Amino acid sequence: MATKKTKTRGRRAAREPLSVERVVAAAIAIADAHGTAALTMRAVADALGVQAMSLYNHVANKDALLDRMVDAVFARVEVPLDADWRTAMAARARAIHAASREHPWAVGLLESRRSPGATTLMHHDATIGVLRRAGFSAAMVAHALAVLDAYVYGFALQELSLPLGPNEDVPALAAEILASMPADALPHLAWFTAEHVMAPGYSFSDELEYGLELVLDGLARRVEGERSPRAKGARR
Amino acid sequence: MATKKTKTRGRRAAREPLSVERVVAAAIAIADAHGTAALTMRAVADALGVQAMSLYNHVANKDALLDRMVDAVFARVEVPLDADWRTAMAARARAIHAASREHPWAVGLLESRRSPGATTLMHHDATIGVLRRAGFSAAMVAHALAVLDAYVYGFALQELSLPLGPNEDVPALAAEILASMPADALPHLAWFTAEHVMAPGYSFSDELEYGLELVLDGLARRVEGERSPRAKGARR
DNA sequence: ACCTGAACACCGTTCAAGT
DNA sequence: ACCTGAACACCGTTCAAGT
Repeated sequence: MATKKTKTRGRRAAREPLSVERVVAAAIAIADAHGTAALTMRAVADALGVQAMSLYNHVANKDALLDRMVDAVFARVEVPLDADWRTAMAARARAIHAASREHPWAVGLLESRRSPGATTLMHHDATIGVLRRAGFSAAMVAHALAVLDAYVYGFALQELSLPLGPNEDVPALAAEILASMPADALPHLAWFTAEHVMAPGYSFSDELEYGLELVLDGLARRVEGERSPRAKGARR
Repeated sequence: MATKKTKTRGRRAAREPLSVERVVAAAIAIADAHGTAALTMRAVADALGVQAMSLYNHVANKDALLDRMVDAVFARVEVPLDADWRTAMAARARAIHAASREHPWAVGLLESRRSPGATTLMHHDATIGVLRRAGFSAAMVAHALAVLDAYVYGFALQELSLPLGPNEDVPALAAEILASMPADALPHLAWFTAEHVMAPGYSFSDELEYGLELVLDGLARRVEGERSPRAKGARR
């Protein structure tokens, strides 16, 4: 298989001067459209109508560019400041989920990014603020953030590794996989696929809400327990 | 900075013939020791005392090699078959967590792997079997797997993006970050860092158990609810 | 059947040179 | 101050040739 690529110079908007923002935006657009494998410095430069080396006047290197891309995506995740903690955390989780669907490469990139940007820090500050104002102790904030973020990022990660795009024909695909499976070697998987995955209306994304409510319920229960330590019906 | 690399030929065990297993094992060893960035076909070949092109007699390409590496790691995650569902799922979660600490690259790789290997399928079959025997409906199995796996993989992902290795001096690092932060711009983050992260005995990994119990509690509650749908004290 | 040398079409990045 | 041509040291992979 030849990997021939027609070199159509992007050359869109060769007028306005380069800037970090323009470089990051172009990189995000490429990653969204063609995946991280297609995200090369040369491709980004091409989209900006410029030579690859020009990018180095605005970002230190490709790694720094990846950092900024992740930061830019999660900067758009807002935390409602006027709602109770549970509503705010649910909205935040849904926003992170939505961002990950829009920019599927972002979650995978999280693994290697170790230096959070300024906007990411501000986001965390706001999140902690919501919980703190709701009376969470520092330890409880740690619990809540860990379990909520683990859940939401993990959910996004699972979604990515599903062998299908956003709206493909799941039942058909499942049937195909099922047929290729030695049914007696994997009886439970066969049962689950037939019973659940192939059932009408199945959508993995719908699972987000179930787990989100489960996690928020658990946290609410524990915050309450922390407030009234011997809550054996002893209200106040 | 020159990126000079002394070409010390690995040449360990140039005797026994190549095989998929040996190629995969060598690749895992390299990824464990030096990260995925260092995982090149040439490096794998070198470690096996062979030319890069020889690898293609045993794996289709690098992508197939990555698939097999992930499969090999998660093949070692065992599911206890003789325990109750809650004990089994807790053990499984801890085993996945341990595997991800041993092979930090594996979780990040999950994102791009869309074709589960045979051992991965068998693992899922066993897991579903445990829940099914415990009386879980197919829908409840879907809920349980989604929330448990999301939590555990997400937790591993968060651990990876922490700016530190397994056992570094967290308080010192936190103090440094805190000092570099404009404290009045990020008041809640500063509070949280001082109050919790810098507290003696802090370890993010310890959080795994807290969230795991929270999730398992929530599942247990919901399984019970499913069994006795109108459980307003009306026990059977 | 398995291994290899040479080559191809790419990468990220540096450097000296242009304006 | 910003952009570029040419070059360097890499990549994954193909192919024809060796044994």
